[in-house]
Amino acid sequence: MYLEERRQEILKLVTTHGRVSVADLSQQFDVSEVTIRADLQALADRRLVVRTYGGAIVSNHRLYDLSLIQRRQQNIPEKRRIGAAGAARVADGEAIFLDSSSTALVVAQYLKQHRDLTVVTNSLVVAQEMLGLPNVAVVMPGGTLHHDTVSLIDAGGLAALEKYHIQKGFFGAYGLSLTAGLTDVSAPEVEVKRPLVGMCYQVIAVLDATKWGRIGVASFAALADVDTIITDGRVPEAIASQVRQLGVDVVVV
Amino acid sequence: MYLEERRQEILKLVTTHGRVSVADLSQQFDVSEVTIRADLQALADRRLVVRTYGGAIVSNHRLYDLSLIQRRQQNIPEKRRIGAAGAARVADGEAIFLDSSSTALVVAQYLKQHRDLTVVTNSLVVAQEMLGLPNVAVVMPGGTLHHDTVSLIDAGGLAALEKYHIQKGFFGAYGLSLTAGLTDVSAPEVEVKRPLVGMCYQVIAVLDATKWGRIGVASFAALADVDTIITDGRVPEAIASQVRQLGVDVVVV
DNA sequence: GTTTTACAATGAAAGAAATCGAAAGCAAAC
DNA sequence: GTTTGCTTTCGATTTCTTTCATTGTAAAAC
Repeated sequence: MYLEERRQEILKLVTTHGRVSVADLSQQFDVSEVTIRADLQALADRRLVVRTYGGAIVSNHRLYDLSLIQRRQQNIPEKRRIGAAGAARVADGEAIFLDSSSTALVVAQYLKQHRDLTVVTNSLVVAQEMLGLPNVAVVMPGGTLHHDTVSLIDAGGLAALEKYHIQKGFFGAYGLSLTAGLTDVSAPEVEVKRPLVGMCYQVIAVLDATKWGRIGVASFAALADVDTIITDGRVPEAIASQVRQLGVDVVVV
Repeated sequence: MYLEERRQEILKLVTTHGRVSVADLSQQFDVSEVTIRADLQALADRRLVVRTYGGAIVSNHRLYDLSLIQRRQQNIPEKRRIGAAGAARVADGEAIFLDSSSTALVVAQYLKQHRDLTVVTNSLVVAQEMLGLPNVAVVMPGGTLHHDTVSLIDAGGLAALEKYHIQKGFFGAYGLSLTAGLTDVSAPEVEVKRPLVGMCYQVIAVLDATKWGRIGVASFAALADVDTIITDGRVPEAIASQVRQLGVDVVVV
């Protein structure tokens, strides 16, 4: 019996039986426990099973993934202040856009008190965050799921959003610079953001101070397109005033 | 029982029962209270429960996907068999559609070993389930988020799916009857499913035996449109053969 | 409002089982 | 004959769990 065959068999046992033990498998396949452990490790690396101490169980559980996605965005205090300030600028009844950045997600988390909102987003995490709220309509463009950002890209469906009057759009970014404007590291993500910048009456960039001066791989908005930048106090006043001279409202929280 | 299993069980108890006590859990799982405290601490660290003096209560953080998790637990053995049988009919490289039913979600869970799939779905839960899999492309139509089913409806974005050749579509339903065909209880959900039935080369209905003979508020497919029905053994043979005479392949697992 | 009192939580230590790392064995392929 | 990939052996280490003594806590009794 070849290694791959054995691993397929083990996988089948785990999914049918729900759980397996290293000792049992070792006996059953007549190999050492060390070998079984390597097999389970390999299967666990591919997320096909969940390794436990002494065996493995089926990897049905979304609990881990879910908490991971949310934990990925460390709610550092700066981000929370930026998010709160962003949400404070949203009025009841408005339609807004939130992108798939972690900062926009924080804005979403501060929208719980609002009423009759329409939230346009390409982020599955934002959409899920709005799930509990009864008076919030969530609109998503169609597209292909981008695994890294858990968002829809490549969207032919953007045209369907034309009918909405989106008052404010909240955009995170990888970097902000005088010459390149707002930039991101994911090219397809930019393809979604760029047209949306044009569709929002007000473009609000939400980014912490570490993003200033950085340039990503592709631009999705020039600073002239940006109405407001919400950022935290660690941004150098010199650069901030330069940006202000371009007509951008720089809000420091 | 492994540590991870015990913690998953505890989490399930907390979410279903609302509250748990260290003493009860200690008895129930036959481990010391110190161990239970460590479990609750671990779950609380992940924000999955809220620790209290003497026990733990549900975390409102996770309230929204509770309904889904619970719906998924019903009919588990039957649904698992149906899901496995459905997934077995999918070949590597195919494009398939999965709707927002809990049975289609089970199909999704059994697709982990497939390669190079394209999964079209309007269900956020299905999309999220496919997140970990590197060689699966997930395509979603645009639309408005329906809170009950956690899916996108009202989709003007369906036209964008025309370019895909969807080999097989897996549809759950509220009911199946000779006269009304496949029916659902949510009218807007039906608006999405009906055109998709036309877009799939093969229509596969996945429903457990309790659905037979029931009629929902709106039809999305006549039995003539259905190629295959995967169901479980509790369906009366008399009705099954009637359906078979309409040219539908009724698979009992 | 203070004091009991019963229970809960914590820390340290210890034992059993499982895991890991490194070196070595063993077979098939070149 | 050497290389390559898989497997095993064998200490050393880690993980999980329990026990027990100590500290902390909530609420009833005064």
